[in-house]
Amino acid sequence: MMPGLMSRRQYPFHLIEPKWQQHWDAEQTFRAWNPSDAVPASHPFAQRHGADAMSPEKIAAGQAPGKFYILDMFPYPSGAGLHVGHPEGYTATDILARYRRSQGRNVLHPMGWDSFGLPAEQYAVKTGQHPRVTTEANIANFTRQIKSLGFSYDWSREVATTDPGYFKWTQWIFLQIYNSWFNPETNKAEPISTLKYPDALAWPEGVTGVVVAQAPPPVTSPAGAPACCPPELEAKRRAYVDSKRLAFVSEAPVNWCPELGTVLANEEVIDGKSEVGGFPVIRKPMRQWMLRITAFAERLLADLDTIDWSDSLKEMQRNWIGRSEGAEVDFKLDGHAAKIRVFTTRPDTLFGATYMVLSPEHKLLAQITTPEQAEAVKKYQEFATTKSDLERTELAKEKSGVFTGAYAINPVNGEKIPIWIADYVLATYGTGAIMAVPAHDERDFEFAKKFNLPINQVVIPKDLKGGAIGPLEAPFCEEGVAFESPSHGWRLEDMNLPKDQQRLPWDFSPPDINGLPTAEAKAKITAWLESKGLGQKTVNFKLRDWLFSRQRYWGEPFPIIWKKGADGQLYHEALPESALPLLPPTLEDYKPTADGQPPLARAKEWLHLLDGSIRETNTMPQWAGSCWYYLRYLDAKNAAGFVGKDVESYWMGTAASARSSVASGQSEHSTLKTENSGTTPGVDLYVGGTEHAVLHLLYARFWHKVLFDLGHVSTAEPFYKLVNQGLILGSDGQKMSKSRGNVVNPDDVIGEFGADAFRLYEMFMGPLQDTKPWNTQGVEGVYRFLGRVWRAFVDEASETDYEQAAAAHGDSATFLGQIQLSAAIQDVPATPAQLKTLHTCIKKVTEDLEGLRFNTAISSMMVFINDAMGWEVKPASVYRTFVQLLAPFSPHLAEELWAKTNTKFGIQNVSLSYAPWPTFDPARLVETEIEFPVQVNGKLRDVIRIQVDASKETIEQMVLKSEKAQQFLEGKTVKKIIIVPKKLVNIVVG
RNA sequence: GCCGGUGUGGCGAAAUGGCAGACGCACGGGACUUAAAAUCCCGGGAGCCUCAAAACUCGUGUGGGUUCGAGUCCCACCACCGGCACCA
Repeated sequence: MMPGLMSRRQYPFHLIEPKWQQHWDAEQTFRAWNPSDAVPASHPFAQRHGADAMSPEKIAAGQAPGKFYILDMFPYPSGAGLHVGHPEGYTATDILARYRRSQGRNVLHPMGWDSFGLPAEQYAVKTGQHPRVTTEANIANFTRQIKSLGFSYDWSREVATTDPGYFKWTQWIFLQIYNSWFNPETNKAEPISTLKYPDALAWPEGVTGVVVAQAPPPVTSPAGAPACCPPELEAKRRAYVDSKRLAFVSEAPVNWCPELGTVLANEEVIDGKSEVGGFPVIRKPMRQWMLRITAFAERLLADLDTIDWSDSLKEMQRNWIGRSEGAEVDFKLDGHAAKIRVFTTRPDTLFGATYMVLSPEHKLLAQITTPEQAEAVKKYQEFATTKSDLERTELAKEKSGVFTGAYAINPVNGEKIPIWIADYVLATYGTGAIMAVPAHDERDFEFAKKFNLPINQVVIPKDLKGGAIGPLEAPFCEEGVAFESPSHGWRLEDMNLPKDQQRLPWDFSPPDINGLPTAEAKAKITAWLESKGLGQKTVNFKLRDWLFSRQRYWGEPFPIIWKKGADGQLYHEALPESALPLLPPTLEDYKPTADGQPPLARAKEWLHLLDGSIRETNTMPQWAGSCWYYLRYLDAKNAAGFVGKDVESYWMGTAASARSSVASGQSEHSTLKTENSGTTPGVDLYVGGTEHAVLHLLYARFWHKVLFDLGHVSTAEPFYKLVNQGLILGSDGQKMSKSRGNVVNPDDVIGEFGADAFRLYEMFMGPLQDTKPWNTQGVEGVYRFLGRVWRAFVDEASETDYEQAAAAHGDSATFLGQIQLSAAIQDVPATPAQLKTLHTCIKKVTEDLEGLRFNTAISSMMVFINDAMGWEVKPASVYRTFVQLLAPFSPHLAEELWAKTNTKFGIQNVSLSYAPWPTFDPARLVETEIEFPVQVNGKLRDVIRIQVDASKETIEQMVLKSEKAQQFLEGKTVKKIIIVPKKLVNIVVG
């Protein structure tokens, strides 16, 4: 920006903003206070609430200020610096934080850094510079930028996920998860010590073992297990425990991204490509750490009903969790003892199952495939498993598959149906096998058409009277009425076969579901299957366990070591808590090793422990640190625990908080707001982008539930209310990107218009949740508004003096004091009209803040100033109240004007940030006479002035006399007159 | 394909079922100024008719419906945005 072209400043924001930022820093204005904190008497919080406000007595008596926890999604400190999307959410939360503070709440509004991440590591691979150096430089830049916006963060609680003092506790929480199992009977996570061994793994009678002290101690083994012989049994017991842990090792096909050199969670793969960078992802079997999030699927789903999130976000999580109810059904095989179990959501269509499909990975394939088909099946399996997810998606247009040569018996009608394999059946969902009902399933229909398999219709639409059924053009997948169900293929000839050759017993009687609506048919056939021992009702989820390890350097190392058991097999063991934090080793080279090991494997000394055990070389994914950072803010410096108990229960807990699907057994459609305190359990408001819908927000809820079950936190859910800010697009309506050249740098905007204008513009653009394009001229608009506010307050002549001084001696904050308040601002009573203008504004701003409607709050302040700037005499009380309304939005300017009025009128130095929020007085809005629209048949014809309290009769008379209305009444009869008090009147004529 | 959301001036938008377009941008006109910038004031939905104004007609994606009255509620459809996508 060339200075010569820069227009004159609307007001000296370049001096005002740093001045107040320094003041807030020095005063620690925005410190949030924990229980038992002694508040310094000089602090404005103490001046408002008393120095003993947070004493245990006051908290116990419910006399401490209510908490308000308002949280931003902490940023990854990238090298590119802040973009305009960050301050959108941050400004919204800051406005609300300042508003609640002025309402008397103890506001917790923290900021920190999600600082583990790939870019710093990639830079390290290229340059050899330690990621910590890059990360710290980026954090410093982000801090500078964020501070320049004047947010009311409590910086004393700043956290960075890369700090050893932080990730010590990330590792500690991992160990809590590792040392837990999910008890299906209580539907809760429990310490692994409560796990009971099956009888087969019980210690033989009389065996007593000496517990051998090990380094590290066996924190993981269930109580009572002697740590000695017999070794085979010990290994089996260990394997059993390890198979139940919430953190477990699994060897399975995973998402491998060669470009990134790491595996990825399902949530991080989009359309077969990595969410970061968009690189291809392939399936590859690998040994990886998993977290058993699937055990919590039901609760993660049900508890969505207890929190205040947007419908679309809840729906995204619901879809991702993907609950579906159905039945598992066993099919006998023709000529084999084995059975194949399938999962179906439509057991009512069992009569229409004309073939079966197994996933190419199905375990029984080797056993059942006939010799003639073996070659083809093998080829198909190879074809299917080597395809990447991306190729799979692309090939999805055309169905493919191979016949195994084997047959299954349909349990309801004895029909022999062919068994195929096809990649449209997934190994990882349900049982990895389906019964195909081509008449009533899109995919089965397509497959049947392609391979010429029979299609039997067994459901008809409700409104269709039976009979008129021809060959199906398309599958009928909706609910309907069961039809001709028992008749298809019912093999009467079976009754004539010798008993051992019968596919079904001769007295076998399938249920008659004909004519039943789908729901009833499902229930009846499922009950029948259960009674015959052929199947049962089942619930399936799409959610998969969380793949938790990454082949990276710049992440939390696992506090896990590997040892060799007596049987020669490796097994894992947790490090003791005293070994935390486990730091990553120092490396020269951050690349993976030549043989494909993670970079940590390069550090030979770090890797091998003295006792011969080896460290885990994988690291945790970036999501680990963000799973609990909102808890660390509560007690950021606590060295003895991840968070103090009292502190946690003050900020997160309330009486209503323990409610969850576990306690109640079912979801509750209730807002959790507690009656007396007005506070909510968990984080009161969480604002961030929608990109974390099924990543961070799902993972954090999962960890929180584990911590809740183990008694470490007081609420079942971490985030009570969540709002997604909308995307800010470039001025061309496209997403901002370097390649488009439409990126707006916040530093430039602040330099030209100031932080207050920047904040105000981001809020004025439109509703917080909406996507909206950036418009620089729009910034100028709100900047002009702030200029008008300034000029409404200050004396023009003194400002000219200031400018001359600044021009002569250089710009300096010391000259700011030369600017005087306008002489029009006087300590006089306000007129009713002025009070009406003010209270209209108070009402609107207050209501809009409650509803997070910042754009309309701002427009009401514009309306106020457009009126108030023209007043010849400006009552100081009215002007000061307006400053309070403006303060949450544009705090620097508000502080400056507040201070100037303090000085002029000798008002004791009341901190603006803690001054009580203005109350709206309805009496100030009462009018005696109002404009009253007159409609004829719903069309506006006239506006008359009437007394507010005019009777209906008076109004009727006045309205009928209205000249303009008269024209439309001529020659017609008035049928009725509808009078809506204080709104309008409508004359209905015929 | 499925799920969710959104459709209002040239643009961002506003309207508990009650005067559509508040507020802002852009644009046009005026005041101030030697001039410009800045500032202040005024005007802008479309059509029709006018020298001009008044008046009138139409108007919130499309088509129906409910209502004295619909941007708002109901039904059907269209378009766009976001998410999921062979999950049986």
